[in-house]
Amino acid sequence: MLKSQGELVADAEVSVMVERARDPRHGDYATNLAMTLAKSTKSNPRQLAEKIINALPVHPAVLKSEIAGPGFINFFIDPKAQFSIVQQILEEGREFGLSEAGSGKSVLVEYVSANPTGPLHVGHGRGAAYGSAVANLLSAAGFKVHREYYVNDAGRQMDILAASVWLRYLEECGEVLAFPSNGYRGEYVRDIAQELLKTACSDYLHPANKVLDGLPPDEPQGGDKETYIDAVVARAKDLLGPEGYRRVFDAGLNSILDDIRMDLAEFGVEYEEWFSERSLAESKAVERSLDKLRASGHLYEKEGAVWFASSQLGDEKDRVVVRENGQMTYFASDIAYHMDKLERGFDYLINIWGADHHGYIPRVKAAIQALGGNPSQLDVLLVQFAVLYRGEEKVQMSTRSGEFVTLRQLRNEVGKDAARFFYAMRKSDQHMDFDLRLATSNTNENPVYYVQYAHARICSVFRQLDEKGLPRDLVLGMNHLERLTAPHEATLLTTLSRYPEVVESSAMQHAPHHLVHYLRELASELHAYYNAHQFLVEDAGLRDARLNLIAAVRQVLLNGLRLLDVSAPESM
RNA sequence: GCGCUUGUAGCUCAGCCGGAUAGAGCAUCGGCCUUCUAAGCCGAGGGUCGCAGGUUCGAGUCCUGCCAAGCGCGCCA
Repeated sequence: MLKSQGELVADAEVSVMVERARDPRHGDYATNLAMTLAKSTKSNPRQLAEKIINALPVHPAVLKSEIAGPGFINFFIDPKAQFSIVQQILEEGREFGLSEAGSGKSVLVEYVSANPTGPLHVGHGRGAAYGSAVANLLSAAGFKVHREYYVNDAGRQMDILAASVWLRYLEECGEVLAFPSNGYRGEYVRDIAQELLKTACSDYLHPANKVLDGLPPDEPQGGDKETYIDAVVARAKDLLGPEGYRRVFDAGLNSILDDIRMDLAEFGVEYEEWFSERSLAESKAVERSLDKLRASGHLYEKEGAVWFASSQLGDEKDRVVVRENGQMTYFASDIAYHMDKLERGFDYLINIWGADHHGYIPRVKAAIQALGGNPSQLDVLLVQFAVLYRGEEKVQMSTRSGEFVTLRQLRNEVGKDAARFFYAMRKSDQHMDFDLRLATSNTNENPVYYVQYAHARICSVFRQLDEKGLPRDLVLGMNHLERLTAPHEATLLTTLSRYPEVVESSAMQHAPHHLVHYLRELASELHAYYNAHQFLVEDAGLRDARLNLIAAVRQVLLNGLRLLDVSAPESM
C-alpha cells in the first residue's frame, strides 16, 4: 500500500516480521518494520511507522496500534478475541496443537543406534529422549515420520563381543584362562555365556591350552591389547568354525539387542524399523554402493586400498572404503546405508549422533552428494554426552571396562518421567552436568513434578466439583468466558494461544527444550491462578467459565507432555 | 597444530530471523494453609552475558582476534 503511495520503491523486497511482544505494556504483537525500512527509505522510523499504521486495514480484533520506542509498532488485541481459544482447545482435544507445517513430507529419524555390545548407558538415554521427542514433534507438525535404529551387527567390536562371550563360556565350563584386557568385562557377558551353556552344553568347548596356544602377548605381558584381541577373535573363528562362531556371535547379539529393545520400550522409545548393518553386506548393497561411486568416478586405488575422494566434496581428506586386506571399512557400510535411505525416497534424513562423531559429518554428506543426493537433505543433530556426577565426584564411563551407569539404572532410580523430562529440558548439543545424587535423592527438586502437579491439581478441582455435587455446564461456561478478565486469566489465555506456535517452532528447530520451557511457564501460570482465585464459586456462570479455562490448560499440558512421553497423572 | 562445539546470576540452564529494563529453576532471605492438593503461591537480594575490538538506529545474539573447556583429526567403530 505504501508502495502505491510512492512512499516505498515499488520493487522493494519487504519481509514483514511480526512477533509476540515480550512485555505486556508493548501490547500483544509488535513489529520492527518501520525500523528495518527506515534505512532504505532514508526516513525517520517513527514517521514511517505512523504512515504504516495509517495504511493498515482495520481489523476487528486489533483494538489499537501505537508507535513506541525507536519505532516499534505495537498492536493491542481485543481480549475478547482470545476467548475463542478455550473453545478451540476443548473441541480439538488431543488434536490441538497439531499442524500441517510439514505438509506431509517424509522424514527418516535415525537415533540411538548404539552398538549392541552392551546395555545402553545414560549417554544413549539422552539421544533416545531427544530423538524420540524430535520425532514426536515432527509428527505433530505434519511430517510423515519413520523412526529407525541402525544396528551395528557387523564389524570388529561385535567380533570382540563374540570372543568375550566365548571366553566367559569356557570359564563357565571350568577352563582357566586370563581374560583379554581389551575384552568386554561387563557382568552381562557372563550372563550371556551362562545362557549359552544352558542351551548348548559343551558344543563350543575347547581346552584352554588349545585356545591360547601361540597367541601373541596381551598388554599385561608387554604386548599390544589390540593385536592380542584380534588374535583371540581369529582363534575363535578358527576353532568354532563358521557356523559355531556365528551361533556364539548371534547369542551375544540377540541377547543384547533384546535387552536394548526392552529398555527403550520401557523408556517410551519405539521404532518403525531396526535396520541391520549386516544385511547391507548380505544383500550386496555395500558393493552396489561402491560400484555406483566408482561409476561416477569418486573411487580410486592407492597403496592397495580403495579410497573415496571425499575431499573433493567438502571433506578434510579422502577416506578408505576397502582396506588393504580386502575388508570393507565401517564407512563403506555407512555409504550403503545412506544410499538405502535415499532409495527409500525420504524427503529429509535426520541422524542423531553423539557429539564425538561430529568429524564424521562431512564424509557422509560427501557420500550422499556422490550418490546423487542433495547433502542438505541430511541433517545431523548432535547430542553432547552428559557428564555424570555423584555429588562432587565425576563418574567415569567406559563400555569396555563395564564401569558405567546404565539407562536402566537411571530409570529405576529417578523414573521414566523424570529422566525423559530432565533430558528434554536441555538443549541437546550443549554439555550437560547430570548429578545422580541430586536427581535421585531429592525428587521434589525435579521440575517434572511441577508440571505434572499442575495437571493433577486441575483434575483434583474436577473431582471436588463432583464431590460437592455441583453441576457443570460447558455451554454456559463458554457463554461466560468474557467474565475472565483477571490478569491471571488474560495471561493464561495468551499462553494457551501460543501452544501451536511452540510445537511448530520446536519441531522445525528440532528443539524439544522450547516445549519444556513452555510447559513450565504454563504450569507456573496455572499455579499462580490457582492460588489467586477460587474456581468452585457459587456463581454458576463464572464457575463454568473458569472450569472451561482450566480444562483447556489441562488439555494443553497433557498434549505437551505426551509429545515428551512424560505421563500426566490425575493425582499425585 | 588444524577443525567443530561451548563460555549468560553462587549452582544448573533458557534467551527464536539482531530489538524495548537479559530470564527461569535450585540455593539464600522474608511472608502465605479454617477455603478446589503447600510437590504450591507472593516478595527480596543476586549479572563486566569469558576478554578486546568491529559492523549499526540498536549486539547476549552477527564478524575478527585472544583466553578457557569439551570433542574430533585411523586402512577403529
